[in-house]
Amino acid sequence: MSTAIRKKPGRPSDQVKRAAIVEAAARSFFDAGFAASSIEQIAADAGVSKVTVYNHFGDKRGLFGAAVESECEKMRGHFSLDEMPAGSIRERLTVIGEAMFAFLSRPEMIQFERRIAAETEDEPAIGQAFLQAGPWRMKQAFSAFLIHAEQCGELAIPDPALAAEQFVSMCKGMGDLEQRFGAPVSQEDSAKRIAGAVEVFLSAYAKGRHR
Amino acid sequence: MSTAIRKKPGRPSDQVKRAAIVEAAARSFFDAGFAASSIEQIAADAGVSKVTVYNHFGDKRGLFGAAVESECEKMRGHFSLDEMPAGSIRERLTVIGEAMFAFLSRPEMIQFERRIAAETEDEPAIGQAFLQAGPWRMKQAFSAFLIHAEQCGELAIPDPALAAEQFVSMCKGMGDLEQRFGAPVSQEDSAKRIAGAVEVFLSAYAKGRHR
DNA sequence: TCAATATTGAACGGTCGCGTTTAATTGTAC
DNA sequence: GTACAATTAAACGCGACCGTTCAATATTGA
Repeated sequence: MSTAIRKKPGRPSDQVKRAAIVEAAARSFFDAGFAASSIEQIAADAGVSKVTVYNHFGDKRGLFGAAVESECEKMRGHFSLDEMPAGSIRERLTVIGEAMFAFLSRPEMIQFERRIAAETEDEPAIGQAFLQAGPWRMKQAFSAFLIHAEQCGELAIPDPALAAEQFVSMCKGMGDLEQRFGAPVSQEDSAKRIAGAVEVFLSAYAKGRHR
Repeated sequence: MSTAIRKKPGRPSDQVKRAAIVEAAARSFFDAGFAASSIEQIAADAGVSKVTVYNHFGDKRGLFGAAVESECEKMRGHFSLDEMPAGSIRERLTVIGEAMFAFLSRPEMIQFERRIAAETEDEPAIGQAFLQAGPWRMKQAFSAFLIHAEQCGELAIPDPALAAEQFVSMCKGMGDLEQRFGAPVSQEDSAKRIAGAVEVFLSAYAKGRHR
């Protein structure tokens, strides 16, 4: 195959325009929904002809898929638990809980989840892609943190994956649900949930002196 | 006002047909989504003329609202923690956790939640109605159970509302999320989550001998 | 029987938006 | 310059479907 280096003749497709289309599509799809978005409006927002959109993505669903893929790609950058804060295990858990909650309760994230969930019935692959790019990746990273803490003798955790789920779930509590259904969630409630999650988690998993 | 008993003259509206319309609408809306549902199809499914639909509900959104209302009404019947199972507090929590999880993870419920969440942006009142009919009602009932258990000396719970959220959240874990995004959830995982939730909950809140 | 309302079937106007076609233009490689 | 492909603007066919109107029929209370 000599096609690897060989360039195609003729005018190359404009990747800048392509990116602009994807971005405009993501905004429209995740703000207004799939059915309520029109390709013509997306093309206009991207400063591009409608035909160009069809040349690049072929279809409305194809464009939607590209927008989801792009958004998932952005998400993957946000799970670097590299800068581990120092401090007691209680303090570290609190910081992590706050960071996760802040990340997950951004309005854009709420809307994005709503849309992905709604479209998952028609296209199960979309839901899978989201789970892998977001929640499952997050769970794995946090599980690794817990295992490390256990090796340091701070925690005693029989099932780190389960414990990770428990902590994250408690931090979210019903705040997650309430936001998804449009109810306001106060800062106090969120703080209380995170503090409560840390307490319960430690009373179940902390080793001796760290309790 | 003498209008209370006074019947309107002329042919009365057919409440049987009205119910049939609402049921057909609910099926279509929660299966296919709001935008993808057509009033003509709903009318045909209900064995009714399109004009009748407009006479009863005026609008497509009006019909959607009626369908949501009806579905919420059905939901309210499902929260009777009356038949409290006997047994240790550990056994009772397990039974409750299993019942809640079974109720919440029914495919119809998953789809219903997806649709309501998607339509909540346009009509926040819809999300509020759902929260009040479902999650908040459930939380209140379970909080009452916890308070009762505390009065019986089985638990020591400083904040019953928070504890209720924590238990339910742990039972759901990520299974909730995974189902919403189309991933299969095994029976083993669910059982493990519930058992784990009971253990963690009791290690945090159980009094002396019940631990 | 009469008056008032509900229901039906059909048809219509209008809007919206997808996906396609065409002809002309612009950009890149050779 | 020439060949080739991407981009554009405009227009079109087409289907779906909302909401309305109208005439005819059915059902109730007085």
